[in-house]
Amino acid sequence: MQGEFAEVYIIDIPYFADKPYTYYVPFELHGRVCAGAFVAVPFGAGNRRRAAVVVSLLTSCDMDNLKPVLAVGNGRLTLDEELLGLCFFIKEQTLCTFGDAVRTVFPTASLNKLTDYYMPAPVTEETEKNALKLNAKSLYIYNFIRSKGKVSFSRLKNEFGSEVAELLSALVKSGIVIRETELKEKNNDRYITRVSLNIDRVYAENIISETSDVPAKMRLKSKPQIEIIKTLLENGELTDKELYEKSGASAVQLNSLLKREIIAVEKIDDYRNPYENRTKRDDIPDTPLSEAQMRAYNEIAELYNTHEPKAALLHGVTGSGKTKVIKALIDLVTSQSRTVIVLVPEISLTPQTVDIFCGYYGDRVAVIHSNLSAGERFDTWKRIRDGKVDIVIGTRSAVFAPLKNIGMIVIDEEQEHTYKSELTPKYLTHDIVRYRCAAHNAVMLLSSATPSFTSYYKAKQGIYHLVELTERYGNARLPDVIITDMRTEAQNGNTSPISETLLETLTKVKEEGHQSILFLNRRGYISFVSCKSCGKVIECPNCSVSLTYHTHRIFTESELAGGNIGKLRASNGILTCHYCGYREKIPDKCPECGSEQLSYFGFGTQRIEEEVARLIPQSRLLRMDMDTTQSKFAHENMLGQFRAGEADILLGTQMVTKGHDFPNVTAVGVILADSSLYVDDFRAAEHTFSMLTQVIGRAGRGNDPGVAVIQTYNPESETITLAARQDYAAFYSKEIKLREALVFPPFCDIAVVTLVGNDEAALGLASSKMAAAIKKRLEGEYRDLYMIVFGPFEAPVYKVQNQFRMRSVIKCRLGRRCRQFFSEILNEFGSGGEKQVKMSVDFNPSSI
DNA sequence: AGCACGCCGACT
DNA sequence: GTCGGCGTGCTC
Repeated sequence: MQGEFAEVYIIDIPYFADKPYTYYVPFELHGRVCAGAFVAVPFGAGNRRRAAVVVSLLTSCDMDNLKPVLAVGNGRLTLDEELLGLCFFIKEQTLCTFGDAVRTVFPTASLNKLTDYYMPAPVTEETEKNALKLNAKSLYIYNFIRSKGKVSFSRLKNEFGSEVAELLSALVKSGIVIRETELKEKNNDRYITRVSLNIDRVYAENIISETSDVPAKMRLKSKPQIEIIKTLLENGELTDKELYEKSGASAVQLNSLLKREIIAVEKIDDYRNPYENRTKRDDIPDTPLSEAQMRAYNEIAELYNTHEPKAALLHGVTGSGKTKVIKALIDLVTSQSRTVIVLVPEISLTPQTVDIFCGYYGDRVAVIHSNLSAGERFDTWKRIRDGKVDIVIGTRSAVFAPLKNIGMIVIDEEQEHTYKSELTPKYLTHDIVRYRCAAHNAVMLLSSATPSFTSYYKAKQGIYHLVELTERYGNARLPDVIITDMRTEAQNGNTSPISETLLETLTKVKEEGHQSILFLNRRGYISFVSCKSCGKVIECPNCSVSLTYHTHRIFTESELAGGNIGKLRASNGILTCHYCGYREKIPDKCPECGSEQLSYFGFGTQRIEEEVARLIPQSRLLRMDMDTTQSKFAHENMLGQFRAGEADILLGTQMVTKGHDFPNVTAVGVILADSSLYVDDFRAAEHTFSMLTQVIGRAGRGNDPGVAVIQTYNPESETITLAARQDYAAFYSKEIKLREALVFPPFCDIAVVTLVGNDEAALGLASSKMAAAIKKRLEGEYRDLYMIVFGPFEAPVYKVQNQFRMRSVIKCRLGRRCRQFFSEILNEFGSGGEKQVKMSVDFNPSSI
């Protein structure tokens, strides 16, 4: 067949049906349907309208009886060739549907929406007969639709609940209700209307003056209109709102002048920009690069100047001034009219980085992160697409910024787990960066004090150019590190989670007028509550984890001394689940054996807050964890308070360890270094090393020397002693040998296949089927693939929110064929009718 | 995912 | 006899 045909991928389709479908393009849509366009097509036996993306156009097709493309989006929102290619890449890389990839690359607010509407069918004998047969509920719905004439699905859902969908389908089937689907263009566009005079000044003055020689009919009689012109003469250009306010006129008068072409209006896209208050500042010192920084800069600039795809790893100790090198590179790239993306692990944790770049470059920067509202996100996206900025800074989703002519993409703190998406598609940002740099002939720059082993290994192999910055910049030098043995502490009768050494340090720092940071991995007050007589740990009823005790307030010393601490705690706190948020009161007795003796174990940030208040009552403490930072700018506000010296001690979880630069901080304390060392993950040591290195790096960034106190039950652990010396090279060479011997990444890839379901029996059945499917292929068609399959076993946290989880961990070498293997397993499962059980695959998950 | 086709039990 | 249960299979 000849003509115009479109290959499309349907959005919102299960994985196994996610393939290109061909439609013919009706004549009236020729020229408007192009690759990357959003279209509506009839799909399936019921010919329901579905949203789809065109991936290519064909001029001939050997299939007949094709269905037509029904409608096409407005063309302002299409995927360009690069992003279209990127969607295919993401699908192949993460085994998601094409639609999932499109949603990730595109801000969802801009996606065209299909809305179902329901209306009564014309009344005939047939429909009347069918209407008589309706049950009460259906009749009620039918009458509701008749009374409204046309009702959207969401309206009906609000009115009757989600089970309305089934009833509606039945109504449509019997022919008494008609369903219509409309392709809605989301129009979140906001405009600023700028008004200016369309005639010269002299003429305008003549019009409004009563004594001029302008012919009477040209003279204005309307007072408000005269006011408009006067106001414009005084102010030049104004927005419509300003004009209304200053002149007292209204839209009618403005339109009247517009019709007579006395004034002109111009509509400009208005971009909501939550960072607009951070305009360019001149007070940021722009000191020249040090010699070492200059060397690093030159090495990377040389790569950039090849104008070929390149990758570099900038490995610099904490405080070596990596940001300055990056800034200089941004200047280089943007001076050649090319653009830059800077990725950071989490915006709220790195307000300083954002501040620095916004300060230097002002409105040339767009900031993207997950806290933006859909509207803000879309506006920022449009600002970028329209070429209003040449620098984008943001969290991992910013990697999809629709910039043209990208010259460099930076991944700051590249080892952070936030660069691996936990949601579908489960991509690793590095892979996306690699793809985009290849498409743009750009440089991929990874930056870290403690690179991930995967990246450092690649650098050592020569796949990435390794650039090292080995000295701290300026006056900053590494703090003295004291490792405290908590075992001897306990032997000496100190049962407090704060050692003598740490206490002395905190007290001394406070006396000197400096500040401290305390780091602890666990929020809450107490890790778990258990029964003294039967040992039962109180667990979440929905998840297989223990509940954490959170207190509503910190207890005073006299209260604690006053006897029944258990009662005090029970009446002032609550048990919560860190997985699903479940909350319950502390039971008076053990739910298992009825004993009234309950013990409290472990400690969290709240408990430390109480301890500090007891031990150093005169110090002001700021606790920063998930519980105290839920509001939008809470992080920034707390960090600002601390910087302003409104507190002596900043206590918190992960979030206090990130790249903040507090010149007045001279001491840091790690409450328990072991807590992340013995978790069930092959990267436990790597993460602990990285975390300790970062925390230690927080101290002594100003002119005063710093000290770091690390509390541990394993003072001889090499991970801890090497982190204390900030000796990444030694740690890497020790640990990489272990990885090689045990075959762990970077010497293999890890795929985790997870099955989730709420019916335990069905889940068990499904997992043995999965095991069989894997085995069958590895012994047959995929004999050439070398894999080591573990499981399926129950997941470490078997139950989350009443859903059970089984999984298989598979060591493999990811390549095209290996991905094909997993794709087939996924297909077989999706189509195999295991109703209750869902399967997903995650390649190299951030934690296992 | 939806939707149709198709093959078995409990009703007029 | 037929209405309707949901198992199986396809969607350009």
